[in-house]
Amino acid sequence: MEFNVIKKEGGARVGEIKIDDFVVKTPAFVPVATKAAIKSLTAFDIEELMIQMLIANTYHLSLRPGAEIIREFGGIQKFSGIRKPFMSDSGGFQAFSLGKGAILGRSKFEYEIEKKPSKEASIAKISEEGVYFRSIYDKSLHLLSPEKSIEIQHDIGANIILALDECNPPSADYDETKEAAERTERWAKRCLAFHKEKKSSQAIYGIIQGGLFRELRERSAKAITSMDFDGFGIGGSFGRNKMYETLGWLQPFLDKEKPVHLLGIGAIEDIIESVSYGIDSFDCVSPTMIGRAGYILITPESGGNRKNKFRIKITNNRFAGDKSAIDENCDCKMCKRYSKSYLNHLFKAKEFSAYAIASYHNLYFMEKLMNDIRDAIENNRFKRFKEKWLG
RNA sequence: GUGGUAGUAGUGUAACGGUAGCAUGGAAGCCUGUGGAGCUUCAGGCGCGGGUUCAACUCCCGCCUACCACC
Repeated sequence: MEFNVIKKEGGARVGEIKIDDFVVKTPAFVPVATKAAIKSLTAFDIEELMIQMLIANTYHLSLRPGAEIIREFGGIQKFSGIRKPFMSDSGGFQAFSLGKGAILGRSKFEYEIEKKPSKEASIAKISEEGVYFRSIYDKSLHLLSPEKSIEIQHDIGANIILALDECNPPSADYDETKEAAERTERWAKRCLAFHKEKKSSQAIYGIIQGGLFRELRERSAKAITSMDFDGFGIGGSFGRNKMYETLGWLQPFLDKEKPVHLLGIGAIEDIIESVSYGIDSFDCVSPTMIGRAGYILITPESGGNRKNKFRIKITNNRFAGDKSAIDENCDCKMCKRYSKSYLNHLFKAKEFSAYAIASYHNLYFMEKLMNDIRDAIENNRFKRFKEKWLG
């Protein structure tokens, strides 16, 4: 893997990740394809959307269909028919979302704890050896150790793989967060050692943890960036309006020559802000998840702003007879053909195409947004771009 | 026409002589390394009239409506 920074404006930067004959222009948005598919879309849609890279999930794919099957196909591209570079997530986040997150609320954000109580039982437990999971399908017990995670990710064959890490809930105190960050560091060493030993040509990112604590974030960043990773991911919990502050703490510790991926972030405002802190890539379920709930992303031209989170809810009654395009200022093929009224109807009728149309538009929107961000930085207009969007 | 049974949110149902629940549908909101058609909130009802009673959706009578049976 090769990474080149082409242009900088303040902390924001435009670059290129070259990997296995693919070129990914950064900053890039990486849609989530947990089970080797973007929900409701086909490989044709994905290629048409000019999506540059996707991220699949180790835990889910190892249970279904099983890593061996994907390996026998020669990797996830051949298995899925999606001719795009892939990242694979290590399963570390599932240790959280299926473990403590299942009890305390899955959010990574401090301010969302109270409104997301959960009665679900935990099916993941963490030990020094690794994460003990139960299958969501048959409750069978599986150990996902750092070595096992990497082995599975080798089988899945993504172009960029991630080291196994431990993500805390936002409510974690200092000691708990410290323990997780230190374990993440030890696991990172094990992942890297195993990866080098297997002589895989895949790129590997190490993950920075440390939760809401500056000292722990800085220590984690120092430790992880001192290892021979190809790039770095920033994971874990963030406080209210403190994510940018966290990124600010980390900025001086990050390797200037290597790409930085912000895990699980994808709200429009968060992406624009994070780019100014030097983030090169993002992955997030948001565009597709909110799409399936009937939210349509819109630009400032169409009335999008911080307050409405750059979206309209197409299921609202006020759109029932609205003949205008889904988004009048979007030139994606869905907006060119379909009216708000029709999409409103499809959602209320629970027609499957509603999810496909909304997901397609929202991902088109994300690609356009990232393209405009890169363009703005290249022309020294990113500051103005940011003002236009965020005021 | 006679007899029986039943009428409770838009729909389907529950309970009770003293605050009418549930499901679904409706409305609004929510989802940040996807356990998902999920979660939260709101709106919405005792067929009509009379009687008994301190109090009636509940008991009684009549009417209306529906279904069943019989002429």
